[in-house]
Amino acid sequence: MSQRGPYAKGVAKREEILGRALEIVARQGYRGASVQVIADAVGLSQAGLLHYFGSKEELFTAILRKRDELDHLSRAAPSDPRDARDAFVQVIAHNSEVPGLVELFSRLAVEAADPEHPAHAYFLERGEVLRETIVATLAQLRRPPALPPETLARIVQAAADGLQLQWLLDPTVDMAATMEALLNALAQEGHP
Amino acid sequence: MSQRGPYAKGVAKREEILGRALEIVARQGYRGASVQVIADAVGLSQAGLLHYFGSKEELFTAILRKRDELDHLSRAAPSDPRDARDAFVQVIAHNSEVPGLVELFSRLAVEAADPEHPAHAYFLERGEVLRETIVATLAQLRRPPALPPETLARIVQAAADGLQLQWLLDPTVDMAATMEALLNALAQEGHP
DNA sequence: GTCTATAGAATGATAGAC
DNA sequence: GTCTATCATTCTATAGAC
Repeated sequence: MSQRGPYAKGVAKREEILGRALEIVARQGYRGASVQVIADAVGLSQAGLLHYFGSKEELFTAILRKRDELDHLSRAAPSDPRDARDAFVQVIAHNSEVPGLVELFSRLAVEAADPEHPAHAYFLERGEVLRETIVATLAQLRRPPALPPETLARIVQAAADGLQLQWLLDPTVDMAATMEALLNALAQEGHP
Repeated sequence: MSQRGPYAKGVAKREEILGRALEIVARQGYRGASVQVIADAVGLSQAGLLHYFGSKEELFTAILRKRDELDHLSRAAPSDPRDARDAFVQVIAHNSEVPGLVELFSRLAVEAADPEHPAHAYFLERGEVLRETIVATLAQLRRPPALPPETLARIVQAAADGLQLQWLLDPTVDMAATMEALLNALAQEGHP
């Protein structure tokens, strides 16, 4: 399980730090999440923490990548369309438990508009993978689509991101239920 | 046209400032839009500008309100559903011309999650009005809805906000065309 | 690898003169 | 109402010792 070669220990420690940082951000929120705060939480000095990540922006980008990994978002989606839908909805439902991560994600999504931002590539890649998964899932439904699959995928992604903004503003919004309703409607599309 | 009573001049000047600030933010972007930068652009000192708005957060909230006003978003939507749809799509199309405002909107949407933030009420109200308009428009279609109108309205709003994030990240994304496709699909819902 | 200390900068807000 | 000047924070990044 342990990695070989140079940096093996460094990599392991880095992962350990990320795991803890993830929990902190999830609970305490990104609000004013300075490098100092994260450093305290993981038991390092500010400089000690930056030693592993180089900059604040890279640190928070790494946190988002780690989150995707833990959410199994890097795995292939289930082959059955209903299972894929359920998995997607469950990830969204779980997001309700980690407001700080939703806030971090949404905030970086805006800041990463700058091509120079370390998270720029992350968001581009993540969006592409997500939409490809959605397109593949829709293809398995073999239903006459009212819209091009790529367009539908973009809309589903947009709905997921937009629901997060609504939920951050008003936590009574049920992101998962709303998304499930949308996906069910899409699956029945053209079959009233 | 001119207002009477106390503050009349102050209000007018405030509006004038907002109009210019709006143009600046629209073009130059919100990136690093400090109070100082806006102040320079409108021909005031930093302190002079804050005299009218009290704080940075209130200034930027006022800019968003002014934008809605200029976009006629405070007006009632056209009674014909197709006209309402077209008006909505046109606002979105226009947004492509003002990236800085889209960035400002998206950024404040996250920060306003905090109930103490001056823009919190703005986003709550704006969302409610928008969704009510969508619900009212959908009702005029008199079609059997696959989803509760409130849910659909939430999804349309979410899609609009989410598409902005995608577009900020990748300006080749066509927000207006995607939204139009969604709205057309909704209008045909249950009528393949 | 980790810490202490500090540089260095940016910015929002306020006091007070005019 | 507007400006100048200044305060007061906050935070990232780096240098250098251990």
